[in-house]
Amino acid sequence: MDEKSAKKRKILVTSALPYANGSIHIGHLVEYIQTDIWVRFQKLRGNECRYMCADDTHGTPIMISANRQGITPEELVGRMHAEHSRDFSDFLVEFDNYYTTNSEENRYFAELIYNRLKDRGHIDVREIEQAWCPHDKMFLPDRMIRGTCPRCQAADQYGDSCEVCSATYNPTDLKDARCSLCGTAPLTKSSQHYFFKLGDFAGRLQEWLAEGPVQEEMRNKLGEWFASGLQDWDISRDAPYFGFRIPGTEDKYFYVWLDAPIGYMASTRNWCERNGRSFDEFWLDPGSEIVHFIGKDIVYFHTLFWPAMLMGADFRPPNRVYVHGFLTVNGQKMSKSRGTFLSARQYLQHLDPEYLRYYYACKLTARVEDIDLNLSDFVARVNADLGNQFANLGSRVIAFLHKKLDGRLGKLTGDGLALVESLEKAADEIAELYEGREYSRAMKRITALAHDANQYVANAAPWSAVKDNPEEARNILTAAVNAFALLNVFLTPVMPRMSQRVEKLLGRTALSWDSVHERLEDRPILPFESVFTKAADEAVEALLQSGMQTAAPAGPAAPATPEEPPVVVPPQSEEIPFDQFAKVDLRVAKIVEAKGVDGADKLVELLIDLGQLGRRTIFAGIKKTHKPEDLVGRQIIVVANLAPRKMKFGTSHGMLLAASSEGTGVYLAGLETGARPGQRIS
RNA sequence: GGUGAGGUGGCUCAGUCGGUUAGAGCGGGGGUCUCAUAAACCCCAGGUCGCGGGUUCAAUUCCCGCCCUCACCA
Repeated sequence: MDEKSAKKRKILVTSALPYANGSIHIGHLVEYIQTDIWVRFQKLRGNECRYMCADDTHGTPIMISANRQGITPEELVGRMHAEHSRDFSDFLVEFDNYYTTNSEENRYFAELIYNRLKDRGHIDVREIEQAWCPHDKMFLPDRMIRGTCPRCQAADQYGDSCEVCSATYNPTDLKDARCSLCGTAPLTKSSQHYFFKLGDFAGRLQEWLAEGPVQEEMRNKLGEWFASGLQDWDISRDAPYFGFRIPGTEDKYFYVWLDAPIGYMASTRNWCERNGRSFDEFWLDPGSEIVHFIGKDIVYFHTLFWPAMLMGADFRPPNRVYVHGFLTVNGQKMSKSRGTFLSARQYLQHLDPEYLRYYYACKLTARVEDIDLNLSDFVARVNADLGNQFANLGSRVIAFLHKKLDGRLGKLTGDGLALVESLEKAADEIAELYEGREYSRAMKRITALAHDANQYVANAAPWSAVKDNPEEARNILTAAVNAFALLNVFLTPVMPRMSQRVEKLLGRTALSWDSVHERLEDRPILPFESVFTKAADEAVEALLQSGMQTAAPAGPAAPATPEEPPVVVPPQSEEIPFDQFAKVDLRVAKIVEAKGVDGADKLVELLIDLGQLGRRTIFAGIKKTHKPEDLVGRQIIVVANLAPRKMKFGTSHGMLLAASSEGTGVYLAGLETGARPGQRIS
């Protein structure tokens, strides 16, 4: 029946290597779950598919983070490796190998590739000037320099771009730049750097891209880059640096992004050695496929640098680079203050990993689109589809079969046979959807089929038939059980654990996609046991609560979170006598009305109640962080005796108190409950 | 700022290569049934398809402008 699929494909699959400086969070999981589903699907189909990944372990942030914790970088990456491995495995992400870039295999390939590129003249050496911190005795990456934006004068911006006006510039352009570690003003120092001449590969890259390794949407993006010309890539960093020393140098190291993707090869090599397999059959043999799954933030590296490096070093470029979007939670970027910046571990403490696998599957398409995790939709969707439609189908028919008909299946006939045939027929279509990463459509199709099965049971009404024709009832239930079994095969890549439970009930073990051709007739099946427990709203609530707690200042031992650079705060202001402070009349106020000011990005107009002082209007620059409707009813602290200030949109009679600094949110100052509007604060 | 993607009923999303009453799931309302994880099945709910122009016999679907959201800018 499936002549053409008789030939097994050999596929090497990777997900991007997570950086060993932070925990896996639910945003990361989009990629690993997307990839894992695809890999499981390929394996189910009988293809040889190997899923390789590793921790990305090098670079300045790792070095600094280890320093701060008083341990060596090796210790740090060792710990993270253990943590990441556990997180992935608990989410049922099943790598064939989860390795590390801080390995001899990786050093070997990094040097091999570099040497080949160098021998062929693709490496250039030039002097460049860079910021250097005399206190920390090191060159500072752009992100570790802060200062005033040369374009808009915003204070405390990164060395490469301004978050206020989005200008991009060189760190040397920053005004009053300083080291974000120690605050010292950096010097400019020159140093030799090694460059990969990406432009040498422009032609070959274009040819490669013409073969269609990336999604349609990425085409324009790449076209843009080609149009503006491919620039040399700085692949070296000066000591001190945690990474691999560049062969032939004393104090130059490979930039972390050079050896990170090489980690795909290192992981493969390590796996091959442990399993008696040949590395070349995956990385050289044109009969095999190399497929990378990545996020849209690292497209440049994977569609230009990486294939060019491979081409230049006699390896073949990847066959496919599948790009996905980012995760939002409740429609917004994950946020610590909203409690939606959730780690994999936090999630696992409250909810089943398969819920998230299913929900992501419901949202994922082949396109480069952000997907939204809407927590209330999440519970509804998971419970309705998996619990009410699928698991309950098994429960109702198998329980019935045991209660009235000795748990024995009969034959497929009539409408029941037609139902089963329609599911069998859908198998190819669903397989294509998985293959094409259209999981969302696949899930929709599967749910529709589950509905068909339930509808069939309702119409056939075995509970009526059983009264005067038990064999007819048995046949009806047989069709329903077969439908249940088929649906279970379809769901296996997404729900591997649940799927196993179902297979056990059905008395099957070695599941494959071809199981869709197995019909279950004239045989006993085991009594029903629950295969799926519904998600509880309370668990989601508790998860969000735990997210909120993470947002609050953690204990003293907590290391700074890597994604969030330390907040830079201004130094303490000059001392003032008490009477000067006493002049500031701080009051409790209650927000009565709040509306965004049209025409202003940041302003919200507030009508506040100051008790006996009456009501007045103030403007506050908090629109970006606070929805007006969420503000109404809140108690805030305002400076009541501030001179009124005329603004374009009206006059502000006071000012509210809030904490903020560049790059963070805005946090309104509040009071313990019980305070009354108008009360003075001193 | 540049580029790209998106803005469809309460929520999450389909869809329209321009054309009779714009769809699904969840939620909501009503009904049926009783095998089942208070499940299932049936029916209903009427959303200016972001805003303003334009092209056209006809636009939510094409073009232009604007607004908003998100991402990327090595």
